[in-house]
Amino acid sequence: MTTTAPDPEDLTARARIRDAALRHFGEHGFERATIRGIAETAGVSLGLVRHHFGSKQALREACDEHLMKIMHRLHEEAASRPLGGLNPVAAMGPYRDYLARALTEGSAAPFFDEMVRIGVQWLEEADRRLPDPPGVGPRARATVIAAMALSFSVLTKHVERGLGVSLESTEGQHELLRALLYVYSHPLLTPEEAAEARAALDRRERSTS
Amino acid sequence: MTTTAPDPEDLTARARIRDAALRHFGEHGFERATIRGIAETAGVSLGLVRHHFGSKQALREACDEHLMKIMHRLHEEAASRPLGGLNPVAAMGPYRDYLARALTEGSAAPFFDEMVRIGVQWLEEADRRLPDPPGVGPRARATVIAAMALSFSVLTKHVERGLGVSLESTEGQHELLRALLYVYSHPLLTPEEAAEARAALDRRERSTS
DNA sequence: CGGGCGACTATACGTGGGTATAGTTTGCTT
DNA sequence: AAGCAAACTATACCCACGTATAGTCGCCCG
Repeated sequence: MTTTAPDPEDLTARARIRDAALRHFGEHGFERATIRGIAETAGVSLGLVRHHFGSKQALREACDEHLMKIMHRLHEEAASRPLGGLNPVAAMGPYRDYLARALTEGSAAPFFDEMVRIGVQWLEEADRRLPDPPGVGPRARATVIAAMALSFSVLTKHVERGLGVSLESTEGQHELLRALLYVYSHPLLTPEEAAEARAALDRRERSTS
Repeated sequence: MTTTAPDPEDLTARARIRDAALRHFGEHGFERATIRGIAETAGVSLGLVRHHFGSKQALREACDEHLMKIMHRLHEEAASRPLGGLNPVAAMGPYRDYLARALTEGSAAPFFDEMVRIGVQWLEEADRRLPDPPGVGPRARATVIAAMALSFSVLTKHVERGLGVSLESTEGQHELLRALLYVYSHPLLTPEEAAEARAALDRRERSTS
């Protein structure tokens, strides 16, 4: 994990503040989190937060930026390992809550777009090995898949309730992975159902055009 | 109050306040939304909101309750129509934003659980027609599927950016449905990939037990 | 008529919390 | 050593917003 020092700044007060902000924003959301609380967690004064980041909004942006850096590192690591690409929820441990917040209330758009970009590459490669063209563009599919993959981070609480396990535990992670693996390898719709639905969609499209 | 009639209250100030709250909470989130703003949208005074609902928290709970009522109605309608079960994002139109907020910051747990319940029924029925048992319980699968289905409501903004269309428009809806239909009817993982991943998972599980 | 009650408004109160400023310590350069 | 900039603290400001109170209007019941 700490094979290579990630950032020499990681012991500075600035880094501590940023990490505390990550946690507070993740736990309570951007609005409910207070600069005072963040300062206390980081063990610094209120003013120092402002000195380093200027405003709450700027602090949030710094967190977003840092999240992106983390993500790139995790992605490179995960690419080598097996199962890496499957479980974004596991991959990012303590940053999961912040990511979830950033996706819904904040500005994790670059992160999402990056996932789509990677997915597109992945799909284009896979499509090339296919006999018949897919009929739906890789970008649309990658978008849908990215959203689905992130749902487990965003809806963690509900997924945990549904599965009856905590997703912090490795046991919970495995439980989720097993279910994911099943769903990802078994189509939800039979060919007949899909054909029927597609027909219904075509009908509806022609009628409203 | 607590009228028993279906919707004769829908023109009363109380209903207007509730609807305005739904919109404000959905657009800005619970914290950022202000009672004053809600009152203004509803065309009433600040005090009347308090008179009818008592507190901001209670107002939110009234919204949650109303959302559940709406959902039940929409679900019954959707069950009959074709394509109904597929696109929860389309189904709930103006309530989508509020639902997304409630799922992440609020208390839409009953709603999620209801979706899981319905999914379990659906899957148990489908499993009965299967030759071999699925290996992953219906509840786990239903949970995963529910989360995935809701991701398009929660991550609407990002999905719209990815697809390049607005999900308000019927055109955007169709675009999404087409992509969904493809993904739902084509497994993401080939049998070999799935087997490999499952093997890796088993290995990992045995090593940590 | 009158009086009581629910719908509704106007105004005030208190405070949490983001922002701003002034002051103190630390450390580095010449 | 001097001095200056960055790191850091203490304190004050101020206003948005949830909450609370007092009061007005209109309707129904006896």
